[in-house]
Order: sequence, then C-alpha cells, then structure tokens
Amino acid sequence: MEKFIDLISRRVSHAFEEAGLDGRLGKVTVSNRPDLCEYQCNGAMPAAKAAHRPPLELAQAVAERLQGEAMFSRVEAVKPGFLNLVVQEDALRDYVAQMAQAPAFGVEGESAPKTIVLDYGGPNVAKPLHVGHLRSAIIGESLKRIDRFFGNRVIGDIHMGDWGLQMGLIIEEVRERHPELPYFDENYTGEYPAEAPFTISELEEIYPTASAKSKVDEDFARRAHDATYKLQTGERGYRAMWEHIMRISKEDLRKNYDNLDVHFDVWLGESDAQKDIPPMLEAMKARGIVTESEGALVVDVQEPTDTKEVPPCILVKSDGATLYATTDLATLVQRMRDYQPDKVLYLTDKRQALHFEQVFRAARKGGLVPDQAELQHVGFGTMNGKDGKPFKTREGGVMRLERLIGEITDYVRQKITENQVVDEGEVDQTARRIAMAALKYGDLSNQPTKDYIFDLERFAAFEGNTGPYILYTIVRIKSILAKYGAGVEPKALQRAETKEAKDLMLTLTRLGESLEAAYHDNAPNAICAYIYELAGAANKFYHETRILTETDAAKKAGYVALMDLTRRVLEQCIDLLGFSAPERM
RNA sequence: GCGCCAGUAGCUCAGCUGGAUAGAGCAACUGCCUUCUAAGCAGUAGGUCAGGGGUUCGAGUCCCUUCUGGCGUGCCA
Repeated sequence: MEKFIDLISRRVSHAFEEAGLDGRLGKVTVSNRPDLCEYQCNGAMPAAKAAHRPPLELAQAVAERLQGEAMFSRVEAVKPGFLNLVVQEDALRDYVAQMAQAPAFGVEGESAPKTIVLDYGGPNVAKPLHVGHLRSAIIGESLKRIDRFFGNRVIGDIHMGDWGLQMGLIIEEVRERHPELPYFDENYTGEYPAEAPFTISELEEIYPTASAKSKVDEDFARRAHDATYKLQTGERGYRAMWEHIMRISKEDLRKNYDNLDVHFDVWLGESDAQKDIPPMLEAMKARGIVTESEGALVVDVQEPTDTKEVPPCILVKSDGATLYATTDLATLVQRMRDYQPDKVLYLTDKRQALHFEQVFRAARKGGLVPDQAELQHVGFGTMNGKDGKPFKTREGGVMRLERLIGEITDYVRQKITENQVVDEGEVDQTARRIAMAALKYGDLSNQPTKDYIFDLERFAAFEGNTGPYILYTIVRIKSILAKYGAGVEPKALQRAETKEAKDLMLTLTRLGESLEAAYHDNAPNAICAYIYELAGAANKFYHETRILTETDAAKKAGYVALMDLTRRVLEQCIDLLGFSAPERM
C-alpha cells in the first residue's frame, strides 16, 4: 500500500506541477503546528527563489488547484508561504480500514529481498553474561526481526568468543589447580573423562581469577599465551579440555538467551573459523598484499584519501598466533561460502569501529567478498549507571545479566501483586513479560550509537515513556475487546467524529514510515518513538470515548474496530522490539 | 598529536532532507475515579539549544572556530 503521506504528497506535487513549479517541492510533512493543520508543505518558499515570485503567491496558486480535492477538507496558503492541509475524514477512514485488512497493515516489504548475516550477541564462553552483552542481544534481536519483517532472509549468528587468549587463561588456571589431570599429561593416550572437571559456576570464577593473575604475573601470562598456542595447534589434551568448557558454557548461554527471548539461528564461534584461516591467508598472500612488519604478517589498509592514520590489519602475530582480525576474516570466508549473503552486519560495541574498518578493507583488498556484498558495522554505546560511568553493582562489581533481570522482575512482581489484578498463577509469567518490556524498551528507545544511563526505577516505572506504559495501553484495549464479546469487523470502522479519534487514525497511518525508518537506519528507537505516540493517542481516545456503553451499534462497532487495529499495530511493533504483552497487568 | 562521537528544561532523552511558538517523560504544583484497568487523562511552571563567528528570506539542524566530556589510535577482544 502506498504510504498515506506519500499519497498526500503525490496530490500536492501534482498541484505544484499544474502551477508550473517543480513537483519535487510538493513533498508534505507532518505539521509541526498541530493547532493550525495536520500536514504541511514548505515547497513554495524554495520555489519562490527559482521563480522570482513571492512565496505566498505561489502557495496560493497551489492551494487553488487543491480545492475540491477529495483527500482534503481544508487547504490554505498562509503567511510566508506555508501550505496547510487538513485531511478529509472519509478519505482517512477508507485508508485506515484498508490498512486494517491488508497483510502487514499494508507496509510493503523489500522489493528485492536480501540475505543478511547478522552477527550479534558475541558472548565469551566461560564468562558470565553481563550487562555489556545486553545491548548486543537486545538490539540485535530487534534488528533481526525488523529485517525479517521486510521480507529478508536473516541468519542470526551468535559468534561466540571461544578461541582467543581467554581459553588459554582458563586452561592454564585449571592446570595450576589440578596439574594431575590427564589433559596436561603429554604422554597420556587414553580417553579423557566424559565429565568436565568443573561446573559452570566454577568456570565463571576461574576466568576472572586467571585474567587478573595474568596482569600481575608475567610468567603466568606467558604460560597462558603458550596454552592458547597449544590449543590452536591442536594439542589433544587441551582440545579435550576446550570441549568441556564449550559444552558447559553453551548450555548456560542458551538458558540465559532464552530467558531474554533472544534466539540465534546458528551457534558458531571463532573456533569454527579456524579451518578457513590457512586458505584465507594463502589467498591474501597470493594477492601480494601481505607484508611482514615487526615480525607480524599484516595487510596495509591505509588509503590515500584517509584523513586519519589507519594501522595495518594484523593477520598473524609475531609469535605465530592468530587473533581477532584473522578470525573475522576467516569467518567472512565461511559466511560467503555457506550463505552467499548480500550483507553482513556486525553489531558490537562502537569502540570496535576501527577494527571493523580494518577488517572490511583487508577483506576487500584480499577479494574475500564480492564487490556487491555489503559489510556494515553497527556500533552501540555503553550502558552506564546513574553516575554516568559504566554500569556496576552496588558493590562495584560487574553486574551479571541474570541478576539484573532478577532485580527488575522482583520489582515488577511486587507492584503487580499490590494491584491484585493478576491471578496468582499468572504473576510470574506476567512479571517476566513486564520486566522484559521495561528492560528492552529502556534500551531500544535510545539511539543505538549513544551511551545511555540505565536506571531501574525509571525503566520499570509504570508511567511515562516506558515499556510498561505501552503494555498497559495494550492491556486496556484487550480488556475492552474481551468485554465486547462479538467479533471485530475492520470494515465497521467509522469516520472520525472527534479530535481524539482522528488523531488516533492519523497516527495509525504513520506506521509504515516509522518501520521503514527503523529498517533503513538500523534504529529500533524509531519504533519506540512511534508506539509511544500511538499509545498516547490511544489513551486519549480511550479517555474521551465511552466505547462499551455506546448505544448506537454501528458507532460501537466502529470504535471497537479502531481499538482492535490499534492493539494489533502495537503488538506488531513490540514484537519487532522483542517483547510481548500479557492479558492483564 | 591525529581521528571519531557527544554537549538541548533540575534529571533522562526526542527533534526526519534547515522552515511558522524547540518537544516528551521524570521530578514539582493543580484538577479528574459510584461509569470500559487512575500503571490513565487534562493543566501550570521550567530553555542565552556549551561559547563565538559565518552561510540565507529563515539555523538546535549546514560551514569555520573555541571550550568541555567520552572513546579510539599495530601484535586484547
């Protein structure tokens, strides 16, 4: 379906042309003066420059040609040269009714659907998920759903950090604690135990201990590097130890991501790219772009047009080990081979921007990706505490994701228990849903690239621009629909007779633009802004209109149809954000 | 040093390709529940859009510059 605003713009553009002006200037925007009109066009002012005529005169000429146009109930040229438009109620009703019956509310999908690999999540195995992983998971999940909504094939890859120095650190630490284990006996040839020599909670304690130790104990750090190298070169016992770590970690990760309603299509990681590293390196070398520098193998990615210094992309360290960039390049090879994506999108902390710039350039230079394949890095900002510094627990430690979710859920549970609207059996499920809405909306309503301040009391507050407010709006509507009893008939929609009804309908027509903005800019915050506005319009309408006690059956059915469409749009939008509404709250 | 990002109400944030009186929410104050969930709605108050130049009919938005803060800048990820 053509977007409502495009429909209007097309009419106005046509009038511009009839008046002998550039039709492109007929672009219409939502009015920034709702007291004067609903839509406005500013095109007469730039047109005046070219035509050497007063802008008001041109605006009047265009307005005259729009008189009697069925789309508008009022068109007027005003002051400097604005064109003010008021939409005709029947035209609006027809459009909204059509929306209600169209698949996907008439929002058009991608004309040429793409295959997109979305690299998000990026947890490190053996390390508990903390708030730093939250953004990647939440934003990534939403982008995945948005891209799919527009008809694309999206492959969400968790891309675990399961191969770097961290693994060496863990292995070395385990060895210090249990040197007697067979994994460390080079002469051991038997089968290794099926059971891991540690549990997930022990594992989660081992890594930070080892990491801290490596910073003060040079010898330990050297041995950890050594262990990393041995693992990477296939030492049998180290490999077996690694398998244990992986199995236990993945199980735990899956549980945590399930809790967040974040679901990956493939669970690959850095280790899966290892077999593609040698051929990738050969391909790069064959291109003659690999040089030796300070003992390392690098690709020079500086370009003459750069205004900044771009350090070379290091493929192999001077000690012979590979690193982040190597793995990312090999992963790109694997992705191109397995999925032939039109686009690979990486979602990480924005501080990694330079790294991806280097990797992308090296990949292009090395011919690892076809020219038409797009490589994009979306960097997001840090989640800070109320003090503006990276989020910490009250004790000053790193806040684990499980604990964060637990705290929000408890806060919400207490609130709904006090309200006593929710049946006891539903309390847990409802509390979880509201907590998710609070957490995800709180994150997604910010621009991804910006740092933001996480404030539990504010996000889980049930008033204002929050997830719970959106859910509450949906729940109120659901309650009416349930009491209405009869089925909802979209065609029953009536022309708006109040300002509130018209505002609600006008807001509904803006769905397409909002979703497109979110899609094109990788900006779920556009959806948040939209549903906040829509929920506001819905609540105003709800407040001003007695729906169930309306005696005119046609009117009543019309109100219900409007409420139901609003509910469906809101639920569609929150699904794209990654959460859902309960029946009662 | 160089590069990137940010600086809008007491706090947290919007502000689309420059357009008519810079918008929300929270906090403060005031109204509205015998009527569909008051987790709501209506209203009051709160701003030199970091500072200074410029571009133009018009600048929070574009250009230059200064200040402040954050981040990045070859063998971590």
